[in-house]
Amino acid sequence: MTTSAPPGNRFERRRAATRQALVRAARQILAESGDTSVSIQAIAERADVGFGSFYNHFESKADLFDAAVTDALAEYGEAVDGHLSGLEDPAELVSAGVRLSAGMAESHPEIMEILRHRGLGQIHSARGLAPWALRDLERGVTSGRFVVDAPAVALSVLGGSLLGLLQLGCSRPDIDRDEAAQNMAEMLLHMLGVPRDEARDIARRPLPDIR
Amino acid sequence: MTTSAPPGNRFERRRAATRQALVRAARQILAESGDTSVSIQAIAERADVGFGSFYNHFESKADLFDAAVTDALAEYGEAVDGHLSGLEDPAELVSAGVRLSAGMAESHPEIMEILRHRGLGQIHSARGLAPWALRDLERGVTSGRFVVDAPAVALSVLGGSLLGLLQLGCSRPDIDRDEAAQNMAEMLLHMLGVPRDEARDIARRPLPDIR
DNA sequence: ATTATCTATAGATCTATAGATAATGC
DNA sequence: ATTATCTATAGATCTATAGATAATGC
Repeated sequence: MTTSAPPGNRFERRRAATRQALVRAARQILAESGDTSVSIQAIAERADVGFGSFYNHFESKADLFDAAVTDALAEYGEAVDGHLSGLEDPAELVSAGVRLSAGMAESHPEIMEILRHRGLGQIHSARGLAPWALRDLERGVTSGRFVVDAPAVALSVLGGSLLGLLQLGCSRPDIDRDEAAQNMAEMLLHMLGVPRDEARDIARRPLPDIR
Repeated sequence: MTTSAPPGNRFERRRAATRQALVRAARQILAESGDTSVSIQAIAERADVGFGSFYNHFESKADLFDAAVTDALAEYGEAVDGHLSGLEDPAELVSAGVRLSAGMAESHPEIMEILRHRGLGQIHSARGLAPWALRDLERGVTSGRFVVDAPAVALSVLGGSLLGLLQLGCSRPDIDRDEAAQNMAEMLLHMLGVPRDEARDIARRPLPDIR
């Protein structure tokens, strides 16, 4: 998320730091309550930034919160991407993608709470993971691994299911999230055309280690 | 939604009408923008109700919008329920439930926009359709129609997928919604253990006529 | 007599901006 | 000299309530 030495001169770095402080505050708020009716004043205070500075970077609250969602989504993409980079089989990619994302509810709660609140609108967005997921789905189809008529519909199922799983972990704190994620991965793989036994096997394989 | 002669004396009916006007205004706002930062004053104006009356019925904006979501959800439940009442086979119930809901995006846009914005939090709620859906899933399992390890996880997939489909219709207005819904129903039935050919057949059956 | 609605308003809060201050580039 | 941040504030808006008005029950 933060590279150690951002580019630009000291001016640009200070400016970027102020902007980032605002985005980080917005992310916290999105994750904690999802309530964006908080005042700009309160946001600036939380960011420890002068009130007027807000308008140096954003035109409105909605503008800031959009940037915060984009920021969290990018971080999510990088994290998932880093973990999945070794995998080739589309079935393994889908399974690991679902299970890693579920695991991130614990390791990266802020990001996943933001996705739970705002993720639905990103499922089919050209930013975010949609293009990658679509590409993997289509690769699975051409290789014969998957049987899917409409990749966009399958993407709706995968993305929506993941949000449903995040919500399940939130509504029912008692259930075992890893187990639920394995279950879901198995169901989704079977849906995509992987034989049930193989789907179960893949969904229970050890994950690539978490960074 | 509105029975022609609500109970109670004229006082209670007038009171109920005022409350309903506020709820209807809140529903419109939720459906149009989903932005709940609108002022109470603006809500009262839209409801054509005196500003102070708001506080006779609700303690806060959040309180009103919660009531509006509950109201829309109940109406959704009634509509779906009415259409599915003739069906017995759990597989047909799942398929028709998905396809009818997708169709309601056109016939009942306000309700479905509200669900798109607020539905995720209702997937596992004891209000709403969750109990019914869970019961149908479990009936399908005991009758051997479905193969499902964790009904709550399956419910997450069904509910999340439906929201993903609503979102798809919204992000890609060009695609054929009915066809997408048939596709999704087929995929979900297969996931639940229905053989693919049969799943396709069921997902393409004519729906019970829309009221 | 009772109850709900409506109007008016006080006080609080919020937004957007103007002007002063501080930091950096050249 | 330039640029961003910070402080202060004017004006707008919003919330919650108090008191007046209208409708109904008995």
